[in-house]
Amino acid sequence: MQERIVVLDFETTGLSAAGGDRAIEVGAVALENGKITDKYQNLIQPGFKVDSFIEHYTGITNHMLDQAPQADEVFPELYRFIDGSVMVAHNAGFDRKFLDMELDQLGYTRQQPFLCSLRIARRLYQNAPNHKLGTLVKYAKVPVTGTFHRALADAEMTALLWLEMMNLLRRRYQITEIGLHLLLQLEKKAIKQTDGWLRETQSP
DNA sequence: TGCCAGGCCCTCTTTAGGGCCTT
Repeated sequence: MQERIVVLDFETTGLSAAGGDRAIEVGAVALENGKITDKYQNLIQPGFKVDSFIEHYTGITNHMLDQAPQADEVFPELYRFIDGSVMVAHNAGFDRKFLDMELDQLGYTRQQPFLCSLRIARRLYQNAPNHKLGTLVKYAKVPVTGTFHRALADAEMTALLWLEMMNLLRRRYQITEIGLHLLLQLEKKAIKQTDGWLRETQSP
């Protein structure tokens, strides 16, 4: 893809943006011409204490969050970082909701499309044991760049997995032009029909 | 009172149910 892509990952206080959960850390990685060209990371003070499960799951403690900047400092920066980029996240529906909710509270609106590395991975790695990020990193032999369940490390590994999947489309299916339209079609394709469809789609 | 996420995807399906993924 020619476009700038930003791979995004949030750590949050829980699973439900609509139910009052908030982002506590953001990691974002910019991809241009198949390479990582920029990174953004910040902790975010949620305005309440996170429970012990989240402290253990992420390694982000209440003490760390007490000293973190608030959403109205972080999200305008993030908005500028993602401006004009196609978004990617692993299980994109999750991160998209938190991003849109936090931006909306500050009067910003996201315009750009959001692609899901989980949906693409389910179609390209049909024999993987499962499609969790950690499993796919191992399965696709992507380098581990940090601690899982920290936002920047997860965003970086998702970005490297994304590049590996784009390489797979080129290698396995000889698709040279991987544009937004193709990826949106791929996401919507039934999993079992994907392989045949991609073989028919390969560039002449 | 009792519940507590939600959307995708498969299948023993579509008048439904349950597993997967994200924190």
